Amino acid sequence: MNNETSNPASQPSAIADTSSIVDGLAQLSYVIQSVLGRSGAVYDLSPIQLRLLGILRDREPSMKQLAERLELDKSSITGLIDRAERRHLVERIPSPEDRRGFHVRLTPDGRRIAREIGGEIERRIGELVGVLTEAERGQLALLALKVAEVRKV
Amino acid sequence: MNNETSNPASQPSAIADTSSIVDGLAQLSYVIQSVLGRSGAVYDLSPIQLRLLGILRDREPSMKQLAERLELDKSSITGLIDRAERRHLVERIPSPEDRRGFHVRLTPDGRRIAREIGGEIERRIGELVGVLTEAERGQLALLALKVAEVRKV
DNA sequence: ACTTTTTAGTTTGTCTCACAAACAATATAG
DNA sequence: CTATATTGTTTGTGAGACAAACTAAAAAGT
Repeated sequence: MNNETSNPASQPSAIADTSSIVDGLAQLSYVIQSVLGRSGAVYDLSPIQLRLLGILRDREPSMKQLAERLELDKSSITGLIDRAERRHLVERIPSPEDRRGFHVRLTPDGRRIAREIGGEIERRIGELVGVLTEAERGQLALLALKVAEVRKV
Repeated sequence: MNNETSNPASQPSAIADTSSIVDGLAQLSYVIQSVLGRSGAVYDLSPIQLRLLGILRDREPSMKQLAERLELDKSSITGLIDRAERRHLVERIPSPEDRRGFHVRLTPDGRRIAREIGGEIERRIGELVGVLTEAERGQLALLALKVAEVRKV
């Protein structure tokens, strides 16, 4: 959620005040998404297209694997890849071990754009975390990855 | 972006390795958005509708102010509020000081749902940050808010 | 006062994105 | 070798976003 008063009774909860971290993380995620969105917009990429490129940088997943990773319906992946393919960002590769399936791969164009956007994002995020000290940045990176890793299990 | 190799030249950059924090924050933000998304889905709310409710918890902004805060075109706000109003989550209040304008307010229904979802989110985020120690959670909350605050200036 | 210009919001038209259900083709189990 | 499951597409529907044209009201100029 978005504000301070998430704890209705506002009793200083015995264990810990969870509402503070909830707000902090929610706010932070909106800010990050906004930065990513603006970075993608420079190359006329929607948030989901941007995320797709990010995933494909070091993988050639099947349509199904993409659906799982993106938590989207398989039919949504069809459309997503159709549009990306139309823009020559990715291509479908017939799967050698399953004649029903495809793997999705960045085209050279897609890889170039992914690299360029990567730089764009790095600059903008760098600017954003400029308010932190070097030590704080390290800490934040560590904690962020630690939390994000949970999902991968 | 999404992986390790964001620094093209990969020289151990003199100042600091920004790619680690970029990846960490990006990954974290996707995870948080996913949690928020699933929480909203319980009440059949899209991410943007959820965010709208969060904002309206302690504000009654004009359409224009909503557009600014959500970084959306004003015409997008018209549709967003139309749909939310159709579901009796919010209502348009004629602005007393400007006969062209409206303020947007949660209905009692909307407020109740916002409260319930708040609890839902709190549980899920709590679960997510369960991997951290109490001290780490405090630190993360602090750093997250510190970074998020930048945008408000 | 009364035009001109801005501003707040809506309408219309067009795309992207997401889902669900029905389908085709292939793979796997019985 | 038939029955069932899986991979991906198609079709149809709705939310969500934008841009351009529009309406009504407010603010600025003169």
